[in-house]
Amino acid sequence: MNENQAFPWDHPRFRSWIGVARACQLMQQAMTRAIADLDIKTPHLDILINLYRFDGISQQELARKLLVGRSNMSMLLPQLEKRGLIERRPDGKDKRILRLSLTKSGRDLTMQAMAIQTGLIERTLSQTPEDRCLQVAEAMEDIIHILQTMEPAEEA
Amino acid sequence: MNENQAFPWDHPRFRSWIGVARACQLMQQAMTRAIADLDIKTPHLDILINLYRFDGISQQELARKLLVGRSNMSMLLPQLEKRGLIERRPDGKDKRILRLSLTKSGRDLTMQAMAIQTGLIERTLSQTPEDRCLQVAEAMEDIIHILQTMEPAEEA
DNA sequence: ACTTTATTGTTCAGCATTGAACATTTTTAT
DNA sequence: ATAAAAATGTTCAATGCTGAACAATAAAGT
Repeated sequence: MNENQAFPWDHPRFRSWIGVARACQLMQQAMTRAIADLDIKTPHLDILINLYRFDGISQQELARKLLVGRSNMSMLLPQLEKRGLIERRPDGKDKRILRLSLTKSGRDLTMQAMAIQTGLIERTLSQTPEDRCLQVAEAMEDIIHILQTMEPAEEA
Repeated sequence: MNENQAFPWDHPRFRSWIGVARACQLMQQAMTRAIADLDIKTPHLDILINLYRFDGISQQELARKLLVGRSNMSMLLPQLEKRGLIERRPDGKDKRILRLSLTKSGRDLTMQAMAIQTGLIERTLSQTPEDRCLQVAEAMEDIIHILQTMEPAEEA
């Protein structure tokens, strides 16, 4: 509190980050509504898109990409499997690993969902010129890098 | 899919937004670890900060600021009240409303938490120059505005 | 005045997420 | 070869968040 700013919200970086967090929260809520017709929520969408992109990925790798715990995948994937959207097949060499892939209907659903998702992002960022988007992306890259390297130790 | 890009992840705005979402997720996790010593989590922190800033706010107003449902506040606030961090007093004129305020120990805890939070944000955004932060903030303002005006109707 | 509508907060069932403990299998150390 | 350590997926209790239904109060319409 003996910083150059009296309160956090007077701090420029703090204010910037609050904006990022709010935008994320609102986007997530809008996305949830946008894909509700397909009877999936954003966690499922994230899974489906990553399976679309990385066919044969393991649950562990998927969890890492999504920045969630393994147990989360153990809860969600069986649901998608029961709905016939994905398949889980044991790896040939390593008997611990389950390899994931989309079924035909899973791929179909994923493409519909991606179209909706892309459309929403497109509409939402339409006011933001492409070079500004690129600047934002660069800033986020830096932030992501710092956060990932500081993960285990949180204090100086 | 008959857009200019074949896949969403080849789309510049899409990629930008993925970066924003990842950064947010990582920041939230880092923040959760950073304030774990104070025995609160990010939802509590958000509440405390808003009570610090807007003393006497109602539960409804608080929920609106945090972009969450009223029921969420009805679950979390009694916890903080039991811990002696906040007080809920009925409004004098409108008997429906509960007005919220921090107790002394609530204010103390909030100041500690804010110091940690500001420090983490400071460290994380240290690589990002202030003018770049400002550009990000502007972009987020636009995005927030669009998302808030599109809230009720999600389709064209 | 009286009825209808809206607002505020609560409760509840449902689901996502986590972290810890566990079993199985693989890898590494000795 | 054998033991120790690590990796993968599962289960479970705890918690956050939501939306719907509800009670109490206030505001608006008649």
